[in-house]
Amino acid sequence: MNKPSYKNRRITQQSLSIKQVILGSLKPVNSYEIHNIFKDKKQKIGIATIYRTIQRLQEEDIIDSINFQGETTSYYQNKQHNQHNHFLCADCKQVFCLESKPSLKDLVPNGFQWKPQSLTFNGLCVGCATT
Amino acid sequence: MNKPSYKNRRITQQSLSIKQVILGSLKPVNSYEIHNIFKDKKQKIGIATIYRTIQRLQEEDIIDSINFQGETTSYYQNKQHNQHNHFLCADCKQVFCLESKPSLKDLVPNGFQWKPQSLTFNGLCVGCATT
DNA sequence: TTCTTATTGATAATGGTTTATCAATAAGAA
DNA sequence: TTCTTATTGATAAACCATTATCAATAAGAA
Repeated sequence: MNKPSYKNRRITQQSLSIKQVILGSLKPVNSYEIHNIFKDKKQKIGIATIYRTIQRLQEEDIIDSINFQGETTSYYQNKQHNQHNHFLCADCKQVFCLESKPSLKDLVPNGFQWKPQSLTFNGLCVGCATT
Repeated sequence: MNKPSYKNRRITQQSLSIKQVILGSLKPVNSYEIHNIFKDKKQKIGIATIYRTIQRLQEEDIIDSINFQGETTSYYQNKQHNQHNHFLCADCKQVFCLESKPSLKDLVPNGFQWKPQSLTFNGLCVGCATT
């Protein structure tokens, strides 16, 4: 992939929109979902541009990626000083970013070294649990 | 994929060996790893047979699958009444099956319904943490 | 406003996992 | 032991996410 120097980077409507979508999403989104969001908005952004922008945002540590069971790679805002966990609903498959920061450190067995990182819970979300 | 009736299923050396490998493994294994294990044993089993057997074992609820970050699908024994968590080493990428069953139920936010299932911790395993 | 060149979009190509095909083999019932 | 047919192995093909290509476009410096 051709990669121009960081200095001469240009801010475009497309890359701005893609960045907004990822940072504004309540849950991690994958390339396919991002692509569809713009289709719905009748705003045409090529899939290649989405991948290029994702790569940029990752290089700049603005977004991070995560893989959920059976799903393709999703992207979300990299809040370095705001580590958070996820909740994957087994029903609607939605992923929620959790605000609480439970201390899971003590749950790791002796000898294993805990490394703070995101964690995925599985279950039913509020919407699905009450219906 | 051609699927003969369940009744007339035949037990073969290959499917038996593959089943043993998955059930006997300390960690979830993927198709590539299973294939390599037989290569090392100088026992030739085609990759297609491995996929066919995996599908069978899944249909029979003998094994379950899991996806780890950036890795391809892995398979492990489905111990329905012996739920356990996993520990993914950030260094050697090995996955360990944890024996302890910490009560994570209370860590799930209000409104969300906890559904006991496997959980993946991230960090450094015993081997990597001490070197 | 002009002009250089980074970025875009369409799409072909790539790469890796999984599945289909089919002749040869072998499980296991009779 | 014979015989039907499920299973195998080799490999071609399908599939799908991601990347490369390249002419056209547009950001933004001068």
